[in-house]
Amino acid sequence: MEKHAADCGTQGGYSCPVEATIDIIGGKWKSVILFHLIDEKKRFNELRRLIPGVTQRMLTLQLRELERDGIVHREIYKQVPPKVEYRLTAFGETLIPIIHQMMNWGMSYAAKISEARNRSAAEKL
Amino acid sequence: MEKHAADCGTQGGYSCPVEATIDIIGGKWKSVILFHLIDEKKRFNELRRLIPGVTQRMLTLQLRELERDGIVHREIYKQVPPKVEYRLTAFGETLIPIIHQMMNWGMSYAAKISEARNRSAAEKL
DNA sequence: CGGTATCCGCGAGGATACTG
DNA sequence: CAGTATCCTCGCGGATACCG
Repeated sequence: MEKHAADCGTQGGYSCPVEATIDIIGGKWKSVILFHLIDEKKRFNELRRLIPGVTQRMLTLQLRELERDGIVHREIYKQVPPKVEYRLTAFGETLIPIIHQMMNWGMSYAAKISEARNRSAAEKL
Repeated sequence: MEKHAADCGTQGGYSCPVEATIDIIGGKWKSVILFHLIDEKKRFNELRRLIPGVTQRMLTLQLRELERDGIVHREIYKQVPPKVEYRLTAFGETLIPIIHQMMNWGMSYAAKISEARNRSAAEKL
Protein backbone atom coordinates (compact mmCIF):
# COMPACT_ATOMS: atom_id res chain seq x y z
CA MET A 1 0.00 0.00 0.00
CA GLU A 2 2.53 2.56 -1.11
CA LYS A 3 0.27 4.54 -3.39
CA HIS A 4 -0.66 7.96 -2.17
CA ALA A 5 -4.44 7.58 -2.34
CA ALA A 6 -5.24 8.54 -5.89
CA ASP A 7 -8.12 10.89 -5.39
CA CYS A 8 -10.38 9.66 -2.63
CA GLY A 9 -9.25 8.88 0.87
CA THR A 10 -8.40 5.24 0.39
CA GLN A 11 -8.80 3.14 3.52
CA GLY A 12 -9.51 -0.39 4.60
CA GLY A 13 -8.98 -1.88 1.15
CA TYR A 14 -11.57 0.28 -0.55
CA SER A 15 -10.67 2.41 -3.53
CA CYS A 16 -13.21 5.02 -2.59
CA PRO A 17 -15.03 6.02 0.60
CA VAL A 18 -18.52 5.44 -0.79
CA GLU A 19 -17.49 1.88 -1.61
CA ALA A 20 -17.09 1.18 2.09
CA THR A 21 -20.49 2.63 2.85
CA ILE A 22 -22.31 0.67 0.17
CA ASP A 23 -20.55 -2.42 1.42
CA ILE A 24 -22.25 -1.91 4.79
CA ILE A 25 -25.74 -0.82 3.79
CA GLY A 26 -25.85 -2.16 0.24
CA GLY A 27 -27.44 -5.50 1.09
CA LYS A 28 -30.89 -6.03 -0.34
CA TRP A 29 -32.66 -5.38 2.98
CA LYS A 30 -30.12 -3.71 5.20
CA SER A 31 -31.10 -0.12 4.62
CA VAL A 32 -34.74 -1.02 5.16
CA ILE A 33 -33.91 -2.80 8.41
CA LEU A 34 -31.91 0.18 9.61
CA PHE A 35 -34.75 2.47 8.65
CA HIS A 36 -37.11 0.59 10.94
CA LEU A 37 -34.61 0.53 13.78
CA ILE A 38 -34.01 4.28 13.78
CA ASP A 39 -36.88 5.16 16.06
CA GLU A 40 -36.84 2.24 18.43
CA LYS A 41 -35.69 -1.31 18.97
CA LYS A 42 -37.71 -4.04 17.32
CA ARG A 43 -38.27 -7.73 17.85
CA PHE A 44 -37.53 -10.25 15.11
CA ASN A 45 -41.09 -10.90 14.02
CA GLU A 46 -41.88 -7.23 14.27
CA LEU A 47 -39.28 -6.58 11.60
CA ARG A 48 -40.68 -9.40 9.51
CA ARG A 49 -44.08 -7.79 9.54
CA LEU A 50 -42.68 -4.37 8.77
CA ILE A 51 -40.80 -5.70 5.75
CA PRO A 52 -43.31 -7.64 3.67
CA GLY A 53 -40.90 -8.89 1.02
CA VAL A 54 -38.26 -10.40 3.27
CA THR A 55 -38.03 -14.09 4.14
CA GLN A 56 -37.15 -15.33 7.61
CA ARG A 57 -33.83 -16.63 6.40
CA MET A 58 -32.81 -13.41 4.67
CA LEU A 59 -33.82 -11.30 7.63
CA THR A 60 -31.63 -13.44 9.88
CA LEU A 61 -28.67 -13.30 7.50
CA GLN A 62 -28.83 -9.56 6.98
CA LEU A 63 -29.19 -8.96 10.72
CA ARG A 64 -26.18 -11.17 11.40
CA GLU A 65 -24.08 -9.18 8.96
CA LEU A 66 -25.17 -5.90 10.50
CA GLU A 67 -24.31 -7.35 13.89
CA ARG A 68 -20.90 -8.51 12.69
CA ASP A 69 -20.19 -5.04 11.34
CA GLY A 70 -21.08 -3.52 14.68
CA ILE A 71 -24.15 -1.71 13.35
CA VAL A 72 -26.91 -3.41 15.33
CA HIS A 73 -26.97 -5.01 18.74
CA ARG A 74 -28.83 -8.25 19.46
CA GLU A 75 -30.34 -8.53 22.90
CA ILE A 76 -31.50 -11.98 23.95
CA TYR A 77 -33.92 -12.32 26.83
CA LYS A 78 -33.58 -15.73 28.42
CA GLN A 79 -37.17 -16.76 28.80
CA VAL A 80 -39.85 -18.85 27.20
CA PRO A 81 -41.13 -18.03 24.75
CA PRO A 82 -37.84 -16.51 23.56
CA LYS A 83 -37.57 -12.79 23.01
CA VAL A 84 -34.90 -11.07 20.96
CA GLU A 85 -34.61 -7.36 20.38
CA TYR A 86 -32.55 -5.56 17.79
CA ARG A 87 -31.38 -2.00 18.18
CA LEU A 88 -28.81 0.29 16.60
CA THR A 89 -25.45 0.50 18.31
CA ALA A 90 -23.81 3.88 18.84
CA PHE A 91 -21.82 3.13 15.71
CA GLY A 92 -24.97 2.18 13.86
CA GLU A 93 -26.50 5.52 14.78
CA THR A 94 -23.81 7.29 12.77
CA LEU A 95 -25.60 5.91 9.71
CA ILE A 96 -28.88 7.64 10.53
CA PRO A 97 -28.17 10.76 8.45
CA ILE A 98 -27.63 8.57 5.39
CA ILE A 99 -30.82 6.60 5.98
CA HIS A 100 -32.78 9.79 6.47
CA GLN A 101 -31.40 11.19 3.25
CA MET A 102 -32.33 7.99 1.45
CA MET A 103 -35.81 8.13 2.93
CA ASN A 104 -36.32 11.70 1.83
CA TRP A 105 -35.09 10.98 -1.67
CA GLY A 106 -37.26 7.90 -1.92
CA MET A 107 -40.35 9.76 -0.82
CA SER A 108 -39.72 12.53 -3.32
CA TYR A 109 -38.77 10.49 -6.35
CA ALA A 110 -39.91 6.86 -6.01
CA ALA A 111 -42.71 7.59 -8.44
CA LYS A 112 -40.31 8.99 -11.05
CA ILE A 113 -38.38 5.75 -11.08
CA SER A 114 -41.25 3.51 -12.10
CA GLU A 115 -41.99 6.17 -14.68
CA ALA A 116 -38.47 6.14 -16.14
CA ARG A 117 -38.39 2.35 -16.13
CA ASN A 118 -41.74 2.04 -17.81
CA ARG A 119 -40.63 4.48 -20.47
CA SER A 120 -37.44 2.59 -21.27
CA ALA A 121 -39.33 -0.70 -21.16
CA ALA A 122 -41.85 0.66 -23.65
CA GLU A 123 -39.07 1.79 -25.98
CA LYS A 124 -37.79 -1.75 -26.14
CA LEU A 125 -40.91 -2.96 -27.98
CA MET B 1 -53.35 -0.45 -3.86
CA GLU B 2 -56.09 0.32 -1.38
CA LYS B 3 -53.99 0.17 1.75
CA HIS B 4 -53.32 3.50 3.38
CA ALA B 5 -49.53 3.34 3.44
CA ALA B 6 -48.83 1.53 6.67
CA ASP B 7 -46.07 3.66 8.07
CA CYS B 8 -43.79 4.84 5.32
CA GLY B 9 -44.97 6.65 2.22
CA THR B 10 -45.52 3.66 0.00
CA GLN B 11 -45.06 4.41 -3.69
CA GLY B 12 -44.11 2.70 -6.91
CA GLY B 13 -44.42 -0.80 -5.56
CA TYR B 14 -41.95 -0.32 -2.71
CA SER B 15 -42.92 -1.00 0.86
CA CYS B 16 -40.64 1.71 2.15
CA PRO B 17 -39.04 4.81 0.66
CA VAL B 18 -35.47 3.72 1.35
CA GLU B 19 -36.16 0.56 -0.63
CA ALA B 20 -36.62 2.66 -3.74
CA THR B 21 -33.38 4.50 -3.15
CA ILE B 22 -31.32 1.38 -2.57
CA ASP B 23 -32.85 -0.05 -5.71
CA ILE B 24 -31.32 2.82 -7.66
CA ILE B 25 -27.91 3.19 -6.08
CA GLY B 26 -27.56 -0.26 -4.51
CA GLY B 27 -25.70 -1.85 -7.38
CA LYS B 28 -22.19 -2.91 -6.56
CA TRP B 29 -20.58 -0.01 -8.45
CA LYS B 30 -23.34 2.52 -8.94
CA SER B 31 -22.66 4.71 -5.96
CA VAL B 32 -18.96 4.77 -6.83
CA ILE B 33 -19.75 5.74 -10.42
CA LEU B 34 -22.04 8.51 -9.24
CA PHE B 35 -19.37 9.69 -6.84
CA HIS B 36 -16.93 10.17 -9.69
CA LEU B 37 -19.51 11.93 -11.84
CA ILE B 38 -20.43 14.52 -9.21
CA ASP B 39 -17.71 17.00 -10.10
CA GLU B 40 -17.58 16.60 -13.84
CA LYS B 41 -18.43 14.39 -16.75
CA LYS B 42 -16.14 11.49 -17.45
CA ARG B 43 -15.28 9.29 -20.39
CA PHE B 44 -15.70 5.53 -20.28
CA ASN B 45 -12.06 4.61 -19.82
CA GLU B 46 -11.60 7.43 -17.38
CA LEU B 47 -14.16 5.78 -15.13
CA ARG B 48 -12.45 2.44 -15.60
CA ARG B 49 -9.22 3.88 -14.35
CA LEU B 50 -10.89 5.62 -11.44
CA ILE B 51 -12.55 2.39 -10.32
CA PRO B 52 -9.81 -0.23 -10.13
CA GLY B 53 -12.02 -3.19 -9.21
CA VAL B 54 -14.59 -2.87 -11.99
CA THR B 55 -14.52 -4.87 -15.20
CA GLN B 56 -15.39 -3.37 -18.57
CA ARG B 57 -18.52 -5.44 -18.75
CA MET B 58 -19.79 -4.46 -15.30
CA LEU B 59 -19.06 -0.79 -15.89
CA THR B 60 -21.12 -0.91 -19.06
CA LEU B 61 -23.99 -2.73 -17.40
CA GLN B 62 -24.17 -0.46 -14.39
CA LEU B 63 -23.97 2.64 -16.59
CA ARG B 64 -26.81 1.33 -18.74
CA GLU B 65 -29.00 0.82 -15.69
CA LEU B 66 -28.23 4.30 -14.42
CA GLU B 67 -29.07 5.61 -17.87
CA ARG B 68 -32.33 3.66 -17.96
CA ASP B 69 -33.29 5.10 -14.59
CA GLY B 70 -32.65 8.61 -15.85
CA ILE B 71 -29.71 9.19 -13.50
CA VAL B 72 -26.89 9.61 -16.01
CA HIS B 73 -26.78 10.91 -19.55
CA ARG B 74 -24.69 9.29 -22.25
CA GLU B 75 -23.26 11.66 -24.83
CA ILE B 76 -21.84 10.07 -27.96
CA TYR B 77 -19.48 12.05 -30.15
CA LYS B 78 -19.59 10.75 -33.69
CA GLN B 79 -15.93 10.56 -34.54
CA VAL B 80 -13.04 8.15 -34.75
CA PRO B 81 -11.76 7.11 -32.38
CA PRO B 82 -15.12 7.10 -30.62
CA LYS B 83 -15.69 9.33 -27.64
CA VAL B 84 -18.45 8.89 -25.08
CA GLU B 85 -19.04 11.05 -22.06
CA TYR B 86 -21.16 10.30 -19.04
CA ARG B 87 -22.65 12.97 -16.84
CA LEU B 88 -25.36 13.27 -14.22
CA THR B 89 -28.78 14.35 -15.41
CA ALA B 90 -30.72 16.96 -13.45
CA PHE B 91 -32.54 14.06 -11.85
CA GLY B 92 -29.26 12.35 -11.08
CA GLU B 93 -28.05 15.46 -9.33
CA THR B 94 -30.81 15.06 -6.75
CA LEU B 95 -28.81 12.08 -5.50
CA ILE B 96 -25.71 14.15 -4.73
CA PRO B 97 -26.61 14.81 -1.08
CA ILE B 98 -26.87 11.05 -0.49
CA ILE B 99 -23.55 10.36 -2.18
CA HIS B 100 -21.89 13.11 -0.20
CA GLN B 101 -23.27 11.69 3.01
CA MET B 102 -22.01 8.25 2.05
CA MET B 103 -18.61 9.68 1.22
CA ASN B 104 -18.35 11.46 4.55
CA TRP B 105 -19.39 8.38 6.47
CA GLY B 106 -16.97 6.21 4.53
CA MET B 107 -14.08 8.57 5.18
CA SER B 108 -14.85 8.69 8.86
CA TYR B 109 -15.52 5.04 9.52
CA ALA B 110 -14.10 2.82 6.77
CA ALA B 111 -11.27 1.85 9.09
CA LYS B 112 -13.67 0.77 11.85
CA ILE B 113 -15.32 -1.68 9.49
CA SER B 114 -12.24 -3.72 8.72
CA GLU B 115 -11.62 -3.62 12.45
CA ALA B 116 -15.06 -4.99 13.36
CA ARG B 117 -14.83 -7.65 10.65
CA ASN B 118 -11.39 -8.76 11.71
CA ARG B 119 -12.60 -9.04 15.28
CA SER B 120 -15.59 -11.20 14.40
CA ALA B 121 -13.46 -13.26 12.03
CA ALA B 122 -10.95 -13.85 14.83
CA GLU B 123 -13.72 -14.96 17.19
CA LYS B 124 -14.71 -17.66 14.75
CA LEU B 125 -11.42 -19.53 15.25
C1' DC C 1 -40.84 -17.07 19.20
C1' DG C 2 -36.81 -16.96 16.83
C1' DG C 3 -34.27 -19.10 14.78
C1' DT C 4 -31.08 -23.45 11.81
C1' DA C 5 -30.54 -26.82 8.16
C1' DT C 6 -30.87 -28.19 3.59
C1' DC C 7 -31.75 -28.01 -1.15
C1' DC C 8 -31.70 -25.55 -5.27
C1' DG C 9 -32.44 -22.14 -9.17
C1' DC C 10 -31.15 -18.11 -11.07
C1' DG C 11 -28.91 -14.20 -12.04
C1' DA C 12 -25.04 -11.10 -10.70
C1' DG C 13 -20.77 -10.69 -11.96
C1' DG C 14 -15.85 -12.31 -13.61
C1' DA C 15 -12.67 -13.76 -17.69
C1' DT C 16 -11.74 -13.74 -22.24
C1' DA C 17 -12.26 -12.80 -27.03
C1' DC C 18 -13.89 -10.13 -30.67
C1' DT C 19 -15.73 -5.52 -33.16
C1' DG C 20 -17.11 -0.79 -35.26
C1' DC D 1 -11.90 4.01 -27.59
C1' DA D 2 -15.90 2.05 -26.21
C1' DG D 3 -18.05 -1.16 -26.31
C1' DT D 4 -20.62 -6.62 -27.57
C1' DA D 5 -20.63 -11.52 -27.27
C1' DT D 6 -19.98 -15.75 -24.98
C1' DC D 7 -19.03 -18.75 -21.44
C1' DC D 8 -18.86 -19.98 -16.75
C1' DT D 9 -18.92 -19.76 -11.70
C1' DC D 10 -20.37 -18.57 -7.35
C1' DG D 11 -23.19 -17.23 -3.95
C1' DC D 12 -27.52 -14.51 -3.18
C1' DG D 13 -31.69 -15.48 -2.00
C1' DG D 14 -36.24 -18.28 -2.21
C1' DA D 15 -38.81 -22.53 -0.44
C1' DT D 16 -39.39 -25.83 2.78
C1' DA D 17 -38.66 -28.42 6.87
C1' DC D 18 -37.19 -28.88 11.42
C1' DC D 19 -35.50 -27.29 16.39
C1' DG D 20 -34.78 -25.20 21.41
